[in-house]
Amino acid sequence: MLVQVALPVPLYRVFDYRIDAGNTLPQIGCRVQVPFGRQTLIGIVVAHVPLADSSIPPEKLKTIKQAVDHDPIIDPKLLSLAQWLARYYHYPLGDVFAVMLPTLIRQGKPLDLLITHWRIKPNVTDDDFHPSAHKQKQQFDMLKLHGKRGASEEVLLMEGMERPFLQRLEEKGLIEHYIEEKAPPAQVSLARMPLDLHHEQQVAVTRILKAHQDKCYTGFLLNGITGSGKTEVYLQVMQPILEAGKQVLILVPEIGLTPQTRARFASRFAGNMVMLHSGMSNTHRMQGWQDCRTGHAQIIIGTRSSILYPFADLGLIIVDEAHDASYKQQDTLRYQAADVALYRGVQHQIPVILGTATPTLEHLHLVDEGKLVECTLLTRAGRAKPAPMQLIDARLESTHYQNSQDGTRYDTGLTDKLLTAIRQTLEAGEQVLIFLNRRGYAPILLCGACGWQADCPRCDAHLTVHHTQGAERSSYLKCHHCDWQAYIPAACPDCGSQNLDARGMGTTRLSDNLHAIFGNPQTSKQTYPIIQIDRDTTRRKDSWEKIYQQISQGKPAILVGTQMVAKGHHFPSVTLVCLPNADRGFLSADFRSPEHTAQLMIQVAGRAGRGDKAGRVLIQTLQPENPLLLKLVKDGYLSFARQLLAERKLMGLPPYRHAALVRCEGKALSQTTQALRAAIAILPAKHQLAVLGPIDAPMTKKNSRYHSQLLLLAKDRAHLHQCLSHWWPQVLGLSESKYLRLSLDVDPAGW
DNA sequence: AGCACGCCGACT
DNA sequence: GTCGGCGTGCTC
Repeated sequence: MLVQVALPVPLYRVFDYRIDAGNTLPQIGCRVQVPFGRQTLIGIVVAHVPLADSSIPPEKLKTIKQAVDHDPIIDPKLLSLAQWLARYYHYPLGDVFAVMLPTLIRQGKPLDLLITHWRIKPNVTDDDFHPSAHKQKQQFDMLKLHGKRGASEEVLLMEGMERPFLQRLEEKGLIEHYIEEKAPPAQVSLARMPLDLHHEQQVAVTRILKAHQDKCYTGFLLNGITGSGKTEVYLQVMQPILEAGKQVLILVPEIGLTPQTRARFASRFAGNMVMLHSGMSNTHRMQGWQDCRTGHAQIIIGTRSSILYPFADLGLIIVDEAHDASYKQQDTLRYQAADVALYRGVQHQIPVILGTATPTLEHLHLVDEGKLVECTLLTRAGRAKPAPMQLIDARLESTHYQNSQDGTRYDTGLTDKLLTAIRQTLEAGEQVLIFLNRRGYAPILLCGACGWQADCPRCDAHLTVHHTQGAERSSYLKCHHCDWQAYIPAACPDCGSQNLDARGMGTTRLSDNLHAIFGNPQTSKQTYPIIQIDRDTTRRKDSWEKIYQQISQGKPAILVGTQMVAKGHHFPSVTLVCLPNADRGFLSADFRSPEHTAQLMIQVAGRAGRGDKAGRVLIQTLQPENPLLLKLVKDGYLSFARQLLAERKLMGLPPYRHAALVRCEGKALSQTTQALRAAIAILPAKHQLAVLGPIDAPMTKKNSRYHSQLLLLAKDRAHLHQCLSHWWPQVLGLSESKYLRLSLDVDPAGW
């Protein structure tokens, strides 16, 4: 028998190895250390093959160096998940494992590293050392710091202890190791009584639990407006599943909201909860991975990559905010975590809940096809009603001008109508949220004399005007797509004019303007804090915590935020939400832009009013007759989305066609385009695909690299995959591909 | 990807 | 005469 091994190399095949006579055959799912060319790699055994069936001539076969695991670390379901990912996203199997597994597992660290503990033997003292044994004594002292119970080997190695010394000290009878088995987890119990459900919630819970009781897969689209109590549905579905001893996985969009999410689940259930996110150390990640695999973790809250973890006994997957773009991985193995969740649901025969107030068109289409069951929550919990949306025509309403200190007048970008509403809300003791999806001071620096604009030398993008934080308000220019920064020139580099003008509105500028109006004791009887919420003000550790605490006090204030404010945070004192120009997105070229803009607008609007307080939403626009905008405001998101779906069908776009996007990155546009032409040339004769391109990618030049792309659209998914599986490895092998970076994105998020 | 082999220019 | 540039080819 030979073993077939998946290795972390970008090659679309697995490798056969012999086993030394006398050694047992490593089981499927075990890690093995193998010679590969001149290097030694760690791979995963994915199959056993009789020597006679191997396609490799026997003299080329090498022998495994050693088996890393006695028992498989990849169970059959996880293996078939990896194989499915490799096929579906056309990614080498070994590289799939490289994405799936924590670094320490990939490096071949033994699994018992975490549970092997070392401690000092009783009655051993400092006197047991020879004065000359400095190093041994030093290592001994490090262990002594951990007291009687000692510490895990992993922790000790991280602290700088060395394994040979541990072993030597053990041989001398000074220290000993022991295995600390984790106690099997107790059954999860309720820490607090469930809330009463309204009718729609009750229907959803009953339907989802039916799938659990029938032990079968069903995908649910839990389509619930903000404040309709989706979380309570999650909690009440989870309860019997957890009580049955099963694990529940909750996917959340981003790290920012995990502490809040954790608090909500922890206050309901007493059980082992594990958080999985990118900010974790390698050791913690491996610990979490193990806890999921052994079943020690009962409630798992994690970001995208958690969907690739092993689970001992999974009973339910919840994808919260299922529309969120962060579920799509963008750099390597471009998987969509919500799609993978559905696949795993089928694998484990368990229910999967996709929860959102703004379902993607893909998910609505799956409902139409009968592949997802829709549960709708249209009533808000408590007494609150959905906040009405109202348009303000910024062409009719002159925007408010403000006199600055030097006497010049400037445009605040806000209509008097909007300002009046803001003032009323503040005076009523409530908070205002203004959504502006542009950080920095201004998106453009323009020469008033000749029209020159400050552009990034490395990207096809304008530089954004920024102010440094703090008292010294010096300005500088910054590219939001690479890390380019520059000083603001004293004069226009083209014509020498000193009439350089910051154009457009960013969150810093809007905050400044609002501060002049509402935060200045000379212009306002009462002043209010202006709180800016974006990546720039929340970057530093704890800064978001501080900001959030200030907001939570509930005192009247104006919050100015980018799309950060759309993601799951609750601002219970906000009753007015303003979108001074959120509708710009309806003009963009990307065919998905209207969908995303609408999702963002609805998500932000959902921050208005909670509990007893009514909310309202004001949308200031320069295009009040825009049919998409009107549709959204008048008929709501679902009706809007249905209309977009109809348009997609007419135009033959996803989800009615299946898309794959080839991206090519290189030093020159001529090369990237040429490589894609060569790729088209080797498409199979009867490919039956719509081939669009090669075209220059949006933002062709980024970070001094050029991007072209090629779009393939297919009516039939199986056909697309069959075509890609032959063609794509060949494309990578083309001589044109040598100096370029090519990537394939199945189900791309946009193009 | 990594790693080595391989054949052409500037150095002790 | 050698060190080293990265082009080419292979990995069970």
